[in-house]
Amino acid sequence: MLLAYLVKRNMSTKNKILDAAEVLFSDKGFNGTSLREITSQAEVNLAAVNYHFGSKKELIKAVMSRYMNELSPRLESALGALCIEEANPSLNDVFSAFIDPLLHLNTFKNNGTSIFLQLLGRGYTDSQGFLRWFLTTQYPGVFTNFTNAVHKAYPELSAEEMFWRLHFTMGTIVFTMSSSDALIDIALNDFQRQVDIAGVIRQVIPYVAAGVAAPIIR
Amino acid sequence: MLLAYLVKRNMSTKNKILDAAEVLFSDKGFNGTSLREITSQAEVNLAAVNYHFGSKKELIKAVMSRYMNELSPRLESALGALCIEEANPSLNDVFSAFIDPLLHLNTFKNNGTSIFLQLLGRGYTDSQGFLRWFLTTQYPGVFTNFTNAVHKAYPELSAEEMFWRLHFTMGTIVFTMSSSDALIDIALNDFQRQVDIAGVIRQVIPYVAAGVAAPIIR
DNA sequence: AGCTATTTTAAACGCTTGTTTGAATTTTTA
DNA sequence: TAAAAATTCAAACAAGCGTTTAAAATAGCT
Repeated sequence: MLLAYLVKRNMSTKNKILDAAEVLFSDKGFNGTSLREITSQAEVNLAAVNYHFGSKKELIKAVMSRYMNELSPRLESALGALCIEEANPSLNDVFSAFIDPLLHLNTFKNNGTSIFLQLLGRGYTDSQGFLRWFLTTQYPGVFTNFTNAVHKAYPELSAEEMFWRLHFTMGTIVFTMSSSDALIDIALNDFQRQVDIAGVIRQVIPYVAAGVAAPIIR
Repeated sequence: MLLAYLVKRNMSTKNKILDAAEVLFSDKGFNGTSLREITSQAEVNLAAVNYHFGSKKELIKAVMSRYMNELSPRLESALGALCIEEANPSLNDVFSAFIDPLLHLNTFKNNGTSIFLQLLGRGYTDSQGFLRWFLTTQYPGVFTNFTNAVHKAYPELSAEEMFWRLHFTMGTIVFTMSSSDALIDIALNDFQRQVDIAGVIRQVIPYVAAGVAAPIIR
């Protein structure tokens, strides 16, 4: 009873902070965004961040958790379903399993897909990898389901080679998304092509699928 | 005469700063490294950076230029030679043309290849893309030679698709290298495999070549 | 040697950062 | 409605930042 009220009461200010923070973080990085920018954008008092979240680091975790809690069950079940339904899933199938869960973030929040993927990119380069630790320890199910699916699609790939190629893939996605705004601009100016984040995802999937599927050279 | 002396005299302190800066920058990013860290690591006075380089931003440019001036002529000639010698270069050939110029940075400086690629990665995510602008405007020859070589290897690829795939490739490389230390650690612990930066490069080339060579879906 | 130009140095500048404080205010409980 | 709890607020904190200054030290030139 008390707890429910607590949560309800805090929601407004807390969410105003989270909403402002995620946009600024995705745009300028975690180190590059100050609490003063966040709180003035959110139209709340500066001290509210430390009151509600304890510290800037905890705020970062909270921003990521809000997305991961929405994404990870959908992603786990999509990858799990793929392994059950398809006897021989292709790598394109595996990577395509990411599309719906990722795009669902757009209904959960405006521009949610783009913001989340950009945050992911920031987290890998900013703040010396503490976010990578946070994600892999807090959401291990996503990673095991994913590697299982890839193994089923390409059994010849050794664990070591898979390790490398999945990290290359992570890099492709994360980097692409962290600079996706710039890329979308260029595509519009140089090729008169209007692309959104879903378009970028559709472009990148054949690329990473082919990369992971590359023949093994010994 | 005077100028020669000027250059000689300044070399020691200037290079001490550059040497310390590039390591710290590659490790903790440009925003994440303070001038005080750099100057105390270099064992020079704090004011020396502003005296010799003018500002932190100019120091970043100088750090990158030192590598680009070493790399870009070798890279341009390697890619140029490939287009002349080979009638039908493969994408593997094109990307392999990067290996020697990149590894040459190791003879030019200890760990030079790794440091440079990590700096490149930092430059793309830190500092809101000013380094991307700097590189593409200051060293345009590298980019045109590269796209020419890719076009020769895969003529069916439209300019727009090439644009996307080359940016994916840039992302793969840059991200991989900016987290290469962590990856090399994991490879050692999980697979008892000793990998160096050359090993990572050899791993990533089949991946990006296959990615760029992926069939076009319409 | 003496004069000039260059470099080094310690100290301070103004500014921004994340965080803390304690009082004022609002909301919840009884 | 009155007491209690939770939240907001303005103000200040100490620490770190890039940069500037002006004097001290060093080096180059005639």
